[in-house]
Amino acid sequence: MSTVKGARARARTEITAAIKDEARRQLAKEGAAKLSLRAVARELGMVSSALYRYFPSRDELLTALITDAYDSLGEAAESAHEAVAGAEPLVRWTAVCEAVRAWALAHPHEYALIYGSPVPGYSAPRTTVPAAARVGLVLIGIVRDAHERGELAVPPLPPELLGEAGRMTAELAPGLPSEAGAALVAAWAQLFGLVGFELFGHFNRVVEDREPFFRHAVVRLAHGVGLRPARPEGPGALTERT
Amino acid sequence: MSTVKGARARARTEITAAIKDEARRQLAKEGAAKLSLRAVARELGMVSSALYRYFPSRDELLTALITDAYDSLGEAAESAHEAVAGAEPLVRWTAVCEAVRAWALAHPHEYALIYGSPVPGYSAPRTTVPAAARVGLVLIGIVRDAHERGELAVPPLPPELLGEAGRMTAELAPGLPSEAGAALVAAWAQLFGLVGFELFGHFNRVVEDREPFFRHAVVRLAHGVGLRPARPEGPGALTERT
DNA sequence: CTCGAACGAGAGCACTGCTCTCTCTCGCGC
DNA sequence: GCGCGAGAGAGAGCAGTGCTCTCGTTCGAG
Repeated sequence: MSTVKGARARARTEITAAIKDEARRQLAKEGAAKLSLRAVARELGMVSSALYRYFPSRDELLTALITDAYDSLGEAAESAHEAVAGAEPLVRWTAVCEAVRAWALAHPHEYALIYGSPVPGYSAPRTTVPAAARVGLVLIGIVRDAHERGELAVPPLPPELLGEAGRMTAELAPGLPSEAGAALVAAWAQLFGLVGFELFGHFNRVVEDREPFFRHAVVRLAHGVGLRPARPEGPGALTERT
Repeated sequence: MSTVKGARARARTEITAAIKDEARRQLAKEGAAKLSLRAVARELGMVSSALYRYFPSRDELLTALITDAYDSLGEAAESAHEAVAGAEPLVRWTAVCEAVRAWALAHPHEYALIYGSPVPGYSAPRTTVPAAARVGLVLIGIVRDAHERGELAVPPLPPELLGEAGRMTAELAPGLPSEAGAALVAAWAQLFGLVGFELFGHFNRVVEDREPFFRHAVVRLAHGVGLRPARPEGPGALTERT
């Protein structure tokens, strides 16, 4: 139903897309702080006021870019996951995590937009939620699959966390052992801590050889949510007991 | 030598401090994006150009605030550590981590300034390094102490990470087992991942009861660097085998 | 005591987001 | 087939920004 529409509506969506494209280009080049509506309009050969027919404010444009960025990252994670669909859970977990890192390194300013400091007044609107959830859903899917194979061994939780963990699991990952929700959310936040620290320069002069460092950290995160290698594959590589 | 100085120099440092104070006030109220040199000057009863006698640019002012924020956070961590100086390493570890979280929740915009997206062109100047290192040094100290007590059990590393881990340990925490450096850096990044996610709203509608969640996650981080409870103190609270 | 350095004021430049008004044109409903 | 209104773009303008430059004044080190 959205394919057939008047020429006017078609032009509108086309121009909207062109504006977002140019904005994304500026975002990638200079960062969110220097994204200027006037510059976008200038580049598109229109006057700045005309742009307000498409986006009611600069923040609104940024919000659109945020949603797109979440989707782009989510898609990267999902396709990385599909590329190793047959492998054991631990391998898929690291593949997805490395896809997240790779996307972040390739799109630093977009990553900063979604996982850095919140730009506008506060907290992005509800529309971004589904896009933002995609990476998390992939990780949950991996853990669920491991659970169904009977390979999941989630570490125990202290008693004061059991209630909250059960609630989180019921809401995010129903069917999994009740400790899994809390473990997953923690791993999720820690994953982005690792990526963010590398991207924002906190690893400068600290971590040099980042690829193996990240890879190992991510395996440890997997252990934290209960994923274990089905059988050791490398001599010692994935066999730490913790 | 810095105590006795001319009235002019005294006035200069006083005014510099007043500018930073007012800037910090605006930063806390509106965030870094809306920090305006003109508004600071206005509030101080001076004209904007006069402010350039003290800070050559807005970015320079922000850099000063960044250093101060690192110092403030570092001091919070250090004094939290001193407050539990006698306790066993695991307790001290969680105390410091919780101090970091508390500071972040109390100073969200300053936290965003130092651990959110880098604001200016890129990567803060060298002057911020010592201030930025303070939290890390406290954590390293705790681990070192555990090591000297013979209570440290750092999990093994995959072979391809041994070289880099040794280098990191030698540079950051000489004397510790060579795996410790990598484990510490990973825990450090993950700690700030947890704090940042909570602060930037990624836990909204996901984690409700955040205090015990954070506490447990931080205990897990401690396990990751090799800290174990000397003897179980609560019934099961800190006794997960990981 | 003097002269230069430090200081503050003010005007001004180029830029920003955003609003308002004006005109024109396109295409939908009749 | 046509008229008219909604949608689109242009332009001027407002309030604000960072930053520069010039110009008196004033303070204090030599």
